[in-house]
Formats: sequence, C-alpha cells, structure tokens
Amino acid sequence: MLSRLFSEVLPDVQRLAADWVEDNENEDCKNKDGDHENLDEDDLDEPLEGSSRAESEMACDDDEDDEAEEEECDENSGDKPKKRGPKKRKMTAARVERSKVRRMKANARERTRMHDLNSALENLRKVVPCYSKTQKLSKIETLRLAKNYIMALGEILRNGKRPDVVAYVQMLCKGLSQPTTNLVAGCLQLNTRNFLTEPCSDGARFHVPSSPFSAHPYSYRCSRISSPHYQPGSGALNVRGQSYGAGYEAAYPPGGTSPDYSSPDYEAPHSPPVCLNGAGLPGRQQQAPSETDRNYHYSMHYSGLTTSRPSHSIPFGPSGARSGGSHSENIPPFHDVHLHHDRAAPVRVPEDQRGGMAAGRGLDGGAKSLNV
DNA sequence: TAGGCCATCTGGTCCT
DNA sequence: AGGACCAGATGGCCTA
Repeated sequence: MLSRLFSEVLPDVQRLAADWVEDNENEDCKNKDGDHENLDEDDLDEPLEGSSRAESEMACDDDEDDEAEEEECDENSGDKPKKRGPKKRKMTAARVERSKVRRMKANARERTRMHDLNSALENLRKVVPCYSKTQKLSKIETLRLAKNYIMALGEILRNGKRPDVVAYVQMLCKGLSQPTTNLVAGCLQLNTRNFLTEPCSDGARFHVPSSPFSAHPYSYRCSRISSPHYQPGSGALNVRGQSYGAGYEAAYPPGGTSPDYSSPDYEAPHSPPVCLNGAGLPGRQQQAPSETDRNYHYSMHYSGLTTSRPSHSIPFGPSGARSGGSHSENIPPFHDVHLHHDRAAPVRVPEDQRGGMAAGRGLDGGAKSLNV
C-alpha cells in the first residue's frame, strides 16, 4: 500500500518540485532585475550615511593626487619599528573616490542579495502552514515552522498512516513562539471544522485525506480576528482533551450557505487562542463562531495523485461545498496542500476582546495561553 | 518606554 | 580587484 503510494506520488512530487525550482529561479531573476533598476537610479545616488565614516577611517589623505608618492602614512613618523606586511597606501582623493564608488556598489549588491533572500523567504512562507500576505510570520518563525513542517511530513511518510492530530500540531509548533503557535494551531483548528463536517466514507467523524500529497494531512488556513465581534475563546481547540471545535456542526450545517469569498473586501479573522496542553484554556465557555468568524475563505487545492498541475486544483468551500475561482498567485507546486487567503491590514480589536491573539504586524504580542 | 523585527550600511574573510 | 557571504552596528517602525 505504502510502496504503491510512493510509486504513484513520487514522480508527481519530483516533477512538481522541479517546476517549483524553475519558477523560483525565474522569479528571483525578475526580482533581481527589478532591484537593479531601482538601484541604478535611486540607491546609488542616495547619500550614504556610512560613507563619511569610511572616509574618515581612510584618513591619511593630505590632498596629494599623485599616486607615485603613495607611501605609508605613518612610516618612519617616529621611533616605532617598521610594520610588516603590505604597505598601507596613502589615500589620495582619487583613491577615496574609487573606494566610495566601490563601497556604494557593494552596498547595492548587499541590498539586492538581501532582497533575494527575502523573496526566497517569502516563497518559503507560501509553502508552510499559515501563509498570509498581510500578516507574515517573522523570518525566524518561518524557518522554524518550515523545519517542523518538513519533519512532520517526513514522519507521515515514514509511518505511512494517518497522523494523530495532537502529535501533528505539537510537531508543527515545536519551538515556535507562543503567538505563532496559536496562529498555527488556530489554522488547524479551523480546518478541523472541515473534517468535522465533511462526510467520511468510513463513517468516522474525523476525516484525514489518505495522502499528504493529495491534500494537507490536516488542512489549515490562517485566521485572525478582524472583527470586534470576535469572542476570544470561541471554538478553542483543546487538543489534549480531544475536543475539536465543539459546536461547529451546529454552527455549520452541511449544505449551509457559503459566504462571498471572492469579495475583495474579505477579511479573515484572527486565530483564536488555542490550548494544546489543557492548561491555560481560555476562561470563557466555547461559543459558536460569530458571523464574521464564519466568513472564511476556504479554498483547498487538491492536486490529487494523478493531477499533474496545481492549476487543476479543485477549490472547496466550507462543508465540502465547491466555491468557484482559483488563486492567481504564483503558487509553487506544494501549494496544492495549502489553503490560502489574503488577510487585510491589522484591525484594532478592543483590549477586552483580544484574548491572546497575535495582533498587529508582529506575532510577538498576544496570548500566553498555549504551550506545546 | 522597552522589546521585537526589519532594512541597511559596513568591514572582514574567502574565493575566483 | 572584485564579488559573495557573513556578522555586527544602527536606526526606524510597531506594539504592548
């Protein structure tokens, strides 16, 4: 069974990975070109604060332009023994100028390099759980989550069976900061709702796709509070207690109406605080998600074992209902296991309603209720 | 105001 | 000599 799975999946995965690498290379080239355009016209002309420091350090210039006279600045200036090694050349105005130009070029290259690095990091953000354009994971959290994600997928492949949701969440959140842990767990929680409401052929309440490559083993999406109506603690996921979103089925009857996910004004809600260890559960009783909380953009990209391109993905709405449209982002192949949405700019939530969410740009604020 | 995150500058090191 | 890479320093922005 497992070997069959591998033989069917691996060729697809390898091809998708190759495509992804190719896409990223193209994208990086584009970025690089763009940066260079900007740099040539803007960055190189802008005054450099640090250049004055560099100049002052090269200080033994006495306005002599004749390079033939270049000598050590302080040579034989006193009784000090001669220094070994290459002679320090006197910094003429011409050399200072050349040095400045070199430094500016180096700065531009460094900027470009960092931009490339950031764009690669952005690509990485897109393939780890909880991707969001507007509320990005920090660099370090992205790397940690990516590492955990790889470990988790590897574990799934090794075991060849459905992973336990608790173990999966714990593995994903290992070493992550509290707010990021909440965010990731919140993403998983919301999709747990999907599993709860999706009919399973075997009659089980909790449905996990049979292959980690056909869909995310525990599909996720980002969520965050965007509405003051948000009630912290609502629908909290208590992994230890195996209580996955109580009341969701009541709140989301199969066949319920789907919100307008295609609206450009769509805002996904924040991740509610989640407790994975049973301790520090939000004090309030679990409630059905608010109206705003229901306005999630569900679209799961299924590539399927035989689907060759992610563009053939089938978006699913809540309760398994289809919702039209596909993402136009430049999504790498592994996005077929991701849920995407755009989150709008941070929205201020009244202090008494925040309840431990990751707010604002950074994820460093917020709840301390989740320990994995 | 402190702390986290980030972009940028800079000098050092290694390699071609 | 010049480019790539790295790490430290610095300052800005944002949030609690």
